[in-house]
Amino acid sequence: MGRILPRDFYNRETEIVAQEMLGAIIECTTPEGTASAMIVETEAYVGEHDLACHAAAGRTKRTEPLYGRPGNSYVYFIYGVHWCFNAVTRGEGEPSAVLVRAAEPLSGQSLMRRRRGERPREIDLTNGPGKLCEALGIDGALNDVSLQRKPLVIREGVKVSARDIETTPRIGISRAVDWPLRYIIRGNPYVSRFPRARVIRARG
DNA sequence: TCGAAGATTGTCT
DNA sequence: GACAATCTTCGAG
Repeated sequence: MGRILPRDFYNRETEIVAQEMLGAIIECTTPEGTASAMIVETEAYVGEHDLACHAAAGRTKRTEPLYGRPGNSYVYFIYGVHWCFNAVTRGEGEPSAVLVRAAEPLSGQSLMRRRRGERPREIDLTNGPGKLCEALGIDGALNDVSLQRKPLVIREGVKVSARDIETTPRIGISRAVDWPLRYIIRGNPYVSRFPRARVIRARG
């Protein structure tokens, strides 16, 4: 088991944290059991000047965790349907976070599959922010909690070298769409969408 | 295989 | 009252 990433890890530039979170292991424990997955896709949201960041709306009840301690969670509800999980980075006047968009299941796959409704193949369990939260059992109860202790921790995992990190524009937003703040592990099949909207053709 | 649209609720104007 | 850092289903080609 890798060591739990300390608060200092998160108290740095958000872009750096987002890249170094690739290969790390997110692990969530509930009464049903524990599920874990390796992070393969992240996005950086970098403060009030980033119009796609929730903090662009200013400090409100909802965005309060972004202004809090680096190394805490920020979990929000979207489209009346889904939860999305973020790790807060350098708070204190620079309300920023890293959105975890996709991961590769490592343990607890049967639990994930049960939560996701039996339907999905393994690759569809966690390849999107909403799916990831549903599979791991993350919801609003885990908003603004420490990522240094159970039930929700992020551990050191695989080291990903810089040339294996691909950078692309962020996804699913309508403002600051061109900012290259999305990071994925090159070639990993568990990412949510492939770069430049180019989808791998099945027939070859 | 791909594009379009609906679901559904918390939050802010 | 509008809209959102998404996912799934449906229908056309």
